[in-house]
Amino acid sequence: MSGAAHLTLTTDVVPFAIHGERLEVLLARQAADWRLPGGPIAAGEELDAAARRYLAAQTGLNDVYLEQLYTFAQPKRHAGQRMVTVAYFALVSTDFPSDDGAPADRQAHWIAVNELPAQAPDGAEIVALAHRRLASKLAYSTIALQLMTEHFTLSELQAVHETILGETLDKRNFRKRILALDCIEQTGALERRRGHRPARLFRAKRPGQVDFIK
Amino acid sequence: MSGAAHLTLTTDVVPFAIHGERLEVLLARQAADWRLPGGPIAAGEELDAAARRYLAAQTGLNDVYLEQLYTFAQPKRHAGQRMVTVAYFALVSTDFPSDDGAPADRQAHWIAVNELPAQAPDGAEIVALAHRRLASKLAYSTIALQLMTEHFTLSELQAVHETILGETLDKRNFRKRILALDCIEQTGALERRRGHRPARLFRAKRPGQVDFIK
DNA sequence: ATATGAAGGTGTAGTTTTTACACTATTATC
DNA sequence: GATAATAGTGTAAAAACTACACCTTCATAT
Repeated sequence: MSGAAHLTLTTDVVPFAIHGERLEVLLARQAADWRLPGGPIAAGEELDAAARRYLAAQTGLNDVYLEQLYTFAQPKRHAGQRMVTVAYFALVSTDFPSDDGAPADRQAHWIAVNELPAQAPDGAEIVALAHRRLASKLAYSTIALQLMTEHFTLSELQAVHETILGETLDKRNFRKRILALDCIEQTGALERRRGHRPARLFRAKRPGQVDFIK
Repeated sequence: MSGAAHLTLTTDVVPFAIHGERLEVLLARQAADWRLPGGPIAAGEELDAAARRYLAAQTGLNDVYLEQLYTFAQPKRHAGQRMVTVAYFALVSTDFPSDDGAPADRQAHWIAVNELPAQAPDGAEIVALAHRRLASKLAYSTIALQLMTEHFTLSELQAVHETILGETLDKRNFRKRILALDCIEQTGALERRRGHRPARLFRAKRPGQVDFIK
């Protein structure tokens, strides 16, 4: 029974977003360096409530998709100071402000998953596990929609899949597969960008809900 | 930071085995009632080490397959007494002694998942989640082999799948699928039971290892 | 006005995977 | 030697997946 007194239970969140063909993680400034958002869980606080609280406080993110990932006992840093962290990942839609042209003094910034700084205990391991989990969930759930803006084109959705998986997909097969899931619908509107045919816009049929498929 | 002092981090383990076409969970006696094996995690102890320790101490089980399931913040029971439990599930081979004809004073006993007693906080929820996780893993891993004895017949393996899934499977299709995975091999021996043709015995090619398939 | 560049959008044939389905083989017992 | 019980096996139809190429629509430049 005696272990409890020396123990700090914390949460760490891996906030993912896709920015320009890159899978990025939002890190928060803590003292001198950049770390995953998170911190100690308060007495009586729900675990996911703590994760949301730190995400909001340290990065300004609200109303994101959040999913528990794994719980890690971190190696002791100081004698008798035991840290256990309940890791989560969050999916942030692409239109949450990215870093392009941001002032240097901001408290949070996006960084590509393959360019993470040497980091806090378990940081890289947590991100890697979250990335794997996300990639495998693409195959059997509609989780990718949580990374999209309210309206999006099929090409954008395909790019999100490709970025997470790290491989290119066939356009026709991808569309067939996604449309067969009956998880998105046309808005009727078109997205017009310069220099080519406008793309049809889609939206999630059940936004905020992740369905399992197969 | 103040939450830590009131917090007890515990582990709970859902030990599964199949006994005679039933999926059963091994409960440990604690005071007056039967609960999932588990208890507080000691300072400096690895999480899965704690799970193994309680499993061994409270039920006598050793060397089982163990996998982290989910972490739950339990509702407070007394003011200021916060419990957080890291839940695991364990897979126990069918030949670990079942309860048939056991003395009434034993410290652990198997009970079918659908006959669990009204239980400790989260007990039923943890078992239900573990069952769902196990069932879904049958589809994309060789995890079912962890429930088998060293040698087993294909019919036994099929019965294990059927029990976990709660549905019957086609014998020919099941065998084709399992053999295509290249995860088991014939021992050459036969299991002879009374009154019918003897069955070929198989063993896992990589015992103790769970492979992902597809 | 017309040509060009850039992404959007579409169908089909071949292959592989999955499903449904029924009978013979081998043993112990009566 | 008949019976009861489980072991063991193949094939055809359906469904899912894969590979693959061309026309459309817009903006821009000439």
